[in-house]
Amino acid sequence: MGKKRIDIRDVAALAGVSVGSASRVINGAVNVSQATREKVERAIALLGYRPSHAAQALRSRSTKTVGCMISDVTNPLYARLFQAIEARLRTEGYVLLLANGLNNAEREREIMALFQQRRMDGIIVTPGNERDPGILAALNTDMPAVIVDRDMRTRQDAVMFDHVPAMKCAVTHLLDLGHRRIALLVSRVEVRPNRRRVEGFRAAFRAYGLPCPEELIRRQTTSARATFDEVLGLLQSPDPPTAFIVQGTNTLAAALNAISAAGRRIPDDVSLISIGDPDFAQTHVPPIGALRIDPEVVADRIATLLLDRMRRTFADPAPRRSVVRFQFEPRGSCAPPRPR
Amino acid sequence: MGKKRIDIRDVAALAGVSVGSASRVINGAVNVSQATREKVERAIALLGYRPSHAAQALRSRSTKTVGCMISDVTNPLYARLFQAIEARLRTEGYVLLLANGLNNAEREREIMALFQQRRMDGIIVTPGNERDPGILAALNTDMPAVIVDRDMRTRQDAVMFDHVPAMKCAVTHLLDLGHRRIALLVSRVEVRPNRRRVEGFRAAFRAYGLPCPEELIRRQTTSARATFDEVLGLLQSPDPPTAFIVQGTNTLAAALNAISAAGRRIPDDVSLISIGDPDFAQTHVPPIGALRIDPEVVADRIATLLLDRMRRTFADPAPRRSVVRFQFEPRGSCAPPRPR
DNA sequence: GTCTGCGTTGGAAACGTTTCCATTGCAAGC
DNA sequence: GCTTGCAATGGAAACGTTTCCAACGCAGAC
Repeated sequence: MGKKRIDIRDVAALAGVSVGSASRVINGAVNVSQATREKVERAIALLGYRPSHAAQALRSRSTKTVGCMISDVTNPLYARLFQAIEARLRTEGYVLLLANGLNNAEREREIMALFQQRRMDGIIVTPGNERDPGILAALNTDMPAVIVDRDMRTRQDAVMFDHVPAMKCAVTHLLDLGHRRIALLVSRVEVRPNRRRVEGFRAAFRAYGLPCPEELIRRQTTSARATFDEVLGLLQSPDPPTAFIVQGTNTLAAALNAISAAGRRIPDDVSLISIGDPDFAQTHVPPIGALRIDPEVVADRIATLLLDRMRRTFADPAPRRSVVRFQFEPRGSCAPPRPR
Repeated sequence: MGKKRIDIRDVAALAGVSVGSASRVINGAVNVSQATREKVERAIALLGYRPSHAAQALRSRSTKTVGCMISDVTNPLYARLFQAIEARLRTEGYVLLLANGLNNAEREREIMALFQQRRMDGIIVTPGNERDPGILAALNTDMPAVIVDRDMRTRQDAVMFDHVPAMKCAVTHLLDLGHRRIALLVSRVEVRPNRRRVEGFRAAFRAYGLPCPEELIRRQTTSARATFDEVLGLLQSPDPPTAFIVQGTNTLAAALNAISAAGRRIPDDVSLISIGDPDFAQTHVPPIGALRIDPEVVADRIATLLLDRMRRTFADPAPRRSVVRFQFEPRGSCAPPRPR
């Protein structure tokens, strides 16, 4: 069994240099002569040598790995975000470890412990609970980190979405058209995006000098079934909403199903705005108005903040905050309400 | 700066035992007395000690990490599959490294190299190109691996989906109802699932003694826009299909949009079957018939095969093959074609 | 010709574990 | 009372790198 792993000593021996020099070539250090560099590179190619990541990580105290804790990759927004972050950090030599927190505090604590044990160079986190003591304790580290769209008074940098003005804009658009009974469907989870959306919703009514229809703010699960039932129920109620604002891909599809099942048409009978902009929103007839946010932009902000910290490029320890804007595209799914 | 990392020596010292004994406790070895175990555990808790993963991996030659290369997490099927695999392997102490191959051969080769350099304990791969020499070469390793739904004559275990009988079943259902002009929309990528679906489609016609309408087998991109245009175009053609079989979440939503834009109704004017079963398919009125496959089951098969190999539980080096069945749920989206 | 300084190199320590091997203590067998 | 065997333990080597430090060679200055 000559099946010995090839290590840096083999490379150094074949190249006729010391192990130290071989290492310097591998890491692109400056103080190395052209001749040595070439000899080592030739040896590496010849042997098909690949450095052991574990040994590198152990010695250099850098894993070149970033932990990413989101609630659920099954959520298309997160999936796209993850993909964009992965692409961006890969070009910088980092690899992503993805973990689904599933809005389960215990699980999230486990994940944080895992990230610490594996000595991630940095982490990107979106906890499902902003006050869980375990999570807060775990964040009390000097590990570079970026928090995504959560209100937590911790020392980490954060990237936030500007839900309030975005929502205000969408609601105002509907108010301008004459809608008064506007329903808002948000997820039940008590986290920043939901809070802020509701806040923006109310703010729009307030700015208009109108009372906010609190009973039309519906917090429910994001399952297709729950959404379908909710929308259908509202439409069949005595004083139905004339417009809906719904959140998310699955939710949007289910809302469309419910509206059509109730025999209503968009935009004549019901106006509709989506938070998030899945592809099929644009092919719908009429195209569904949406609050969209570009995952590439978000990924870029996250990566920039994190890279600064990981490379110690940015010395100021004060937490930074980067806000990404939603864009409102009205499209054809909104029209004045039908006179009763 | 007393900010020294806590290591196993600190634990051993505090517990009053040797480093070796501390290690044995940590790894749950058998030959360790109850007294020692307790002392060490107390010390660990007191110090908040967490073993260095890098050192463990270096010494024990096991990273407890599984690489997972899929084409694209943005695809809901893969997202759900990943999530299920992650949950399953986590209970066994493994962590998943997710990488998007994006059907890009060069990128996939990079990912394979990464997996090798980082010494994954095992890998799960779904290459976008089944014949790329780089990928094939990278798979010529003794690293435990599972290939998911790809036809590759390599030495790895594989989990396959039974597209042919599933598709045959769906098409036969339509043929039984009297449909003859059935359109099949599949992705353009040349990989097993697409090949097999087409195969099953043709087989169903053949078994029926009918010629297969080759011109209705449409290979296109899975973008919502392309699908919408394709379906609308077909519906407005002189001899339009009376039934559609479409693949995937986005595609299904776009097809629904196109059918409705063309002023047709399901199932009276057009019958529709979905490959894959997104939540909103069930809330649609009528509910959309679907070929469904349970991600949990697939994840379980993959995990079982892989764990066998990683633990060397299963000695036979011959590649194993596990086939997962689709289930056809006709639901209400299919009806006899309207007489012309 | 000697000295200084710089760029390059070799050698060895260190990173934090696991695992092997030898040793110890103790009970059982004779 | 002496040997044998086994469970538990301590100590040290090993895993494969990076990085520190000392040494070296050589060019230029004096």
